[in-house]
Amino acid sequence: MSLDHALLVSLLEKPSSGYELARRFDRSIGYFWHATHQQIYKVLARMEEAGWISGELQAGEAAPDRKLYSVSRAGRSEVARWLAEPTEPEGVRDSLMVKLRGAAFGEAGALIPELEHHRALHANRLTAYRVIEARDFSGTLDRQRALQYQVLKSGIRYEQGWLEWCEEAIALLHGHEQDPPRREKK
Amino acid sequence: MSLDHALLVSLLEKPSSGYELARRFDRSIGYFWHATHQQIYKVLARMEEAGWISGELQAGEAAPDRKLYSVSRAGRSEVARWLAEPTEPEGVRDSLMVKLRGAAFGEAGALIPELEHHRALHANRLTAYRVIEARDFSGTLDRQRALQYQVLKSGIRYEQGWLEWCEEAIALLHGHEQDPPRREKK
DNA sequence: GCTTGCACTGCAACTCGTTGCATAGTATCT
DNA sequence: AGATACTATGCAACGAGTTGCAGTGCAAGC
Repeated sequence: MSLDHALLVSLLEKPSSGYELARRFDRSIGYFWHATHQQIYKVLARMEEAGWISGELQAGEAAPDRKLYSVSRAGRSEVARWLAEPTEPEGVRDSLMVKLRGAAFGEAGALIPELEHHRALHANRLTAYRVIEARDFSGTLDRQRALQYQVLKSGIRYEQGWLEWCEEAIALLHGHEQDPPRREKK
Repeated sequence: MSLDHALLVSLLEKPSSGYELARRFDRSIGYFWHATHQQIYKVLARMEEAGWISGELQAGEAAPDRKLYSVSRAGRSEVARWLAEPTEPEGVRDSLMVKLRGAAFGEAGALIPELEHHRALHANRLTAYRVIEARDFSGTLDRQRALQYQVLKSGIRYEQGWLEWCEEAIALLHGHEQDPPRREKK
């Protein structure tokens, strides 16, 4: 498991409260590792217990109290350990693909709106990434920025691939739209 | 959740035992929706309970007994229902990306073997897909085959993207190999 | 003064998924 | 005869992740 490590890296980049992390996981890091706030609070509590991070309570004047976490020495060495340890690629799980195979046994045309929805979402993400790219990663980059940019580039490639694939799939289904659904028995 | 539906679609394509499904999930469908055999047996039991599939025990002569499942009428309509229902894209979770961001706080060069490992894996997958493509999807395709091919194409695109990205990332890290790790304090 | 909304944290219950183990028969090699 | 490996199914325990709810406190609008 690795939400732990995603949070540690996030906290190395910037000490934060659970809430801040949760919002960061709706953008930025969250594009490559999503998590809900409940999950985040749970893992933060566990990591504080384990001594990887320490939380400092800050009484807010004009804002609610918040607990600012930062990575301890033990947490840093845990990150180093984890970096050195090999990881296998995550298994893919994509329900659209399953649906497309399932479409052979139903109304394939019914999937077109779904595909168009996905195309729109991926197009939006791609645009968002392009904006970030232009804003944060033009000109010369220091080491940290260069690495972050490389991560962003994988996102760009990914969304672009999806976009093209969606177009193809939509065209395919349009071609088959009039065909009767395949039936195996009566 | 959707292992249920992945199994239903798999069973529509071919009635099978749990064991067969488990092996199928190591190839084919499994490239787009992975699952272990325990998980599969559990879900099969639940779906039989729910009446979506029915299992017929087959006494093997030269082989162990097996339970052959096939999709019932109720299961078929569940698939149809699910196909019509919109699904959001799955959230990405990629530990390599997190590691790359984490590398800014450690020995970035240490990630090179890891990246090379991933590159090799993605290259293997790509080759495997190309073999399947040449073997099963050349010439004219019926509706079902065309849809399966479209699914395979997403896999090809995906692995190819990864491959290119890995090359880029390795080149980047080689460039930074001599740099000292970035430190925030002390 | 009351509602709505946002910043902020968390518990409880549940489902999903993984890991490890158990069992049992058949086939093959040595 | 014994070791190894494959087909085949499953339980039990645990950890990861989701969903729903609950609470505080501040600020803004009506």
